[in-house]
Amino acid sequence: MDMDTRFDPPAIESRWYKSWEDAGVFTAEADDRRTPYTIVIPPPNVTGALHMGHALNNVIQDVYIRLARMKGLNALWVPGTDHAGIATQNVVEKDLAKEGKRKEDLGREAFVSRVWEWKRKFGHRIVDQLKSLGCSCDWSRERFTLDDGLYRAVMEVFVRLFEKGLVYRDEALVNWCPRCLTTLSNEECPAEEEGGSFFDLRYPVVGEEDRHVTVSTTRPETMLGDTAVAVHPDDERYTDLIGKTVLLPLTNREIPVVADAHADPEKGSGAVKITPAHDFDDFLVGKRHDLPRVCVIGEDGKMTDEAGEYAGLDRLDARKRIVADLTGLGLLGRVEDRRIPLPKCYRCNTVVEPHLSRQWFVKMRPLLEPAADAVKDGRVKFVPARYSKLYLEWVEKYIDWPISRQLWWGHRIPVYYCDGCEETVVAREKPDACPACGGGDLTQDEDVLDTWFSSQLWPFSVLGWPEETPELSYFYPTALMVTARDIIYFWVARMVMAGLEFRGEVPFPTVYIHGTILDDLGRRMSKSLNNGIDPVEMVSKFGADAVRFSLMLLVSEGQDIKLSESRFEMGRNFANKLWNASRFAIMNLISDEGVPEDVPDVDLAFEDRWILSRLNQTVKATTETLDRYRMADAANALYSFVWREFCDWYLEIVKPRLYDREETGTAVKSRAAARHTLAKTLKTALRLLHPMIPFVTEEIHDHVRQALGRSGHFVSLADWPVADGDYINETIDREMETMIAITRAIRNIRAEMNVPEGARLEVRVAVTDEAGKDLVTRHGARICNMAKLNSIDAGVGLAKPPTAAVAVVGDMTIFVPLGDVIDLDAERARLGKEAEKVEKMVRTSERKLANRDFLSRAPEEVVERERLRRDELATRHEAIQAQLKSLKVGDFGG
RNA sequence: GGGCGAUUAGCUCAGCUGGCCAGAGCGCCUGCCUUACAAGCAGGAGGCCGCAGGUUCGAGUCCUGCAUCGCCCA
Repeated sequence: MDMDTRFDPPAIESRWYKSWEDAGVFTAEADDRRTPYTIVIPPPNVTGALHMGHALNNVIQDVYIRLARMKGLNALWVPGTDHAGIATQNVVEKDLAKEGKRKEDLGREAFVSRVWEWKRKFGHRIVDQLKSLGCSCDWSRERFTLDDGLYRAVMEVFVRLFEKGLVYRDEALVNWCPRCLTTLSNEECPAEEEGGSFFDLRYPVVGEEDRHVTVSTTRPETMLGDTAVAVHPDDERYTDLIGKTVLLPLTNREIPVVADAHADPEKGSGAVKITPAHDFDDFLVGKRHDLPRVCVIGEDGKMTDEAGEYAGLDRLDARKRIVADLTGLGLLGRVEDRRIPLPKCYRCNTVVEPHLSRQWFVKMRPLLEPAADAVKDGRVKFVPARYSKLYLEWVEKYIDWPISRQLWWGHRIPVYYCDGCEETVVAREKPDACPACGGGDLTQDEDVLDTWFSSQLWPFSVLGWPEETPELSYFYPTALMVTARDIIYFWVARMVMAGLEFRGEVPFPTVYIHGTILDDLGRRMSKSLNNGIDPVEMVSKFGADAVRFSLMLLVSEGQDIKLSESRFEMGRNFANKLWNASRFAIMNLISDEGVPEDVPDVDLAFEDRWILSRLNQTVKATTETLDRYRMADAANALYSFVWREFCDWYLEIVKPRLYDREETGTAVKSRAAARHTLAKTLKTALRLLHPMIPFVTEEIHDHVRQALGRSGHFVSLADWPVADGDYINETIDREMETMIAITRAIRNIRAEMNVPEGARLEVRVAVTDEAGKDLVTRHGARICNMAKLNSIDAGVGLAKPPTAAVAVVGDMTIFVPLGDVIDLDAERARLGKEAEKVEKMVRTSERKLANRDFLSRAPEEVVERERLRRDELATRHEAIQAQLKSLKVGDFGG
């Protein structure tokens, strides 16, 4: 036995991870005789570094995959990473910038191979970090969204959707990041509120001296691109203006006043400027009225030639100039400070511009309708359930998805334009010649696809689709998707959609949404605040098990988690406690007498039966709570079983039996039963804990195995325990509770009355019947051991010995003789406080029972329970009162 | 503006279909280096369950309103 008094995680973690991998514990093969259980990892970005959100996300997955493995299911966890178009391209562009180069200097092909090179060198960091957490992924099946197989899947999907008419190209407004120079979907540019201004601009009405129309905007620079002013058709203030024109200031353009319901008479002046090329609503108004689209802000965020004298200015500089110039002309009205929601690029935080361009779109309605149904009819369930509402809220908007991205890193759109005849060819592979004119000059579309276009296929593309591989038919659909709520739109909805469209089956029946990890002040962890807690650092400081178990103690039903470093002490302390309890157990299991696999029930001592009863209840509770995705409940049940029951009571009670050296038949049997129970409880607890804390349980399991001189498997491959109802015994549980209560009462007196540590007391208990006497007698030795007594005697109506402190437990009155050391005032205060507390409870209970309505309307069992409670409390109260009285009369000295 | 969530011990949080004395971890106080563990052991203090109504025999739990904080959507 070589176990340190402190559990030292680094010493064992990498060793066990390697053993598991070498033994193929994590790999799974299609096998029709077994039931599959599949999880696909939400692929982290290749450029990413593990943060706490990842840690939580992946630990949850690992708990479920390890649980499934132990339950005997064919468990497969497919790992992998996402090529993360913009993010990865940005990283490599930054590298290039250090060499003073731009990607254009290299050209597309060289740049892309440079990104691949970067990926080969650094793209595995996050994967290695997952290993340090103990994640049991099947690394032989690791995938990357840009690898060959997945590339084929993406091409296949694009072509199929195109052929179905669900992919189309159109000139439209898209969100445009002027820094990344690419299109973004709505989801990729969430709005952040910022301080800004709301400007009133006055446009002179043509042909009417001194008449102006006032319009309002937060982006005055867009006025240069206005092509109309709209008023509501029913707005009488402006009826006469409809059809007339206003002069657009700072330009020489006259623009019409049009009637459109988009103008809200309630808001501002009721008239709105219309800028079809720079505003989503205005784009639609422009379409209705066939207005020209004047583009005044370019791709780079600078004003275009259309902006006249403002051309070349950055959009924000132009704004300042325009405001100043309008002021000079007396055409600027009120300026109001206001909070303005600004959409920002989720990759670089630059303010995104609506930008007019030709883009590829996916027509979403036909695809999303089945995806909505799947959630409505319960084929896909969210945990917590409320998230299905959030999902449907987005899905049922049916907004078409702009999928082209103006990047070089990604799946290049499989569309080819014939230079000869302008034919557009959509094909899985580049055609040799134009099918229309036979010409050989085909140019592929420059753009790549949104990264999410490939991630939506992840649950089946990683299994080999579009090939009908054995893996695909066996492991799909997956069993569980674990993710964060901000990814519900981006990804979950699209996976459901793609799964239904291309596999005819939902990709998973359950989506577990966990909360967000926040700092101790409740703020999101971010680089700019520098308030992040690095999971890798925590693992090296506290151990992977500590990090995992702490997280499991903290995850409650989708609530956000406020985290600070000190939280990991919970897990560390628990792992250490388990370690030391096991150390103790193992020391005592090593014996020439051996540890019997089984012992006759009659040989089991009371405490053996009790811990086995509690053990089996814990098996049940752990299994049930995990099955309901209540990890914190499971972690708590295990924590209190191991620490509060097994360590605090069982181990302490069983010590004398283990230490006993007697050779009589009973002593030998008793030791055997103790060792048996100890080993069985420990081994079962290790299994229950293994999915949450794999390393320390594997290490201890190994020591146990050696101590027992048995060969065997990993605990990772052990069977998940099944509760044996025969061991669950509520009578024993209750009796143990009484025994504990008596012990605690005595300990309490010892502490409160300052009884010296070494003093061995002789306790007497007045009981009301033979059953009580019997109970105290049977547990006498245990109580003496646990409360450090010389003896404990019980008798019906036993009189109080002189100079004794008193405690009342149920209907028993416990006398702890203290001799001269007794402090009468302290004893009076102690009992008085107790009496007061009990009296209050008696009164509450009596008030209830005095209520006729309660008696007639509450269920009989509730009333009965209340009566019992009242009687118990009353007895206790009387007993305490009696003792208190005797103290006051002063007959204490006896 | 709409939706969702939160508000329980000094802190962080459990408390599920209303009914045993409202719990845990940390922190705090007292005493212990007791041969598994001081990352520990034993004992203890600490709660108008955000506020106001309502339903009910009975509300931390259900309903309504309000307040504060957070997230999402527009």
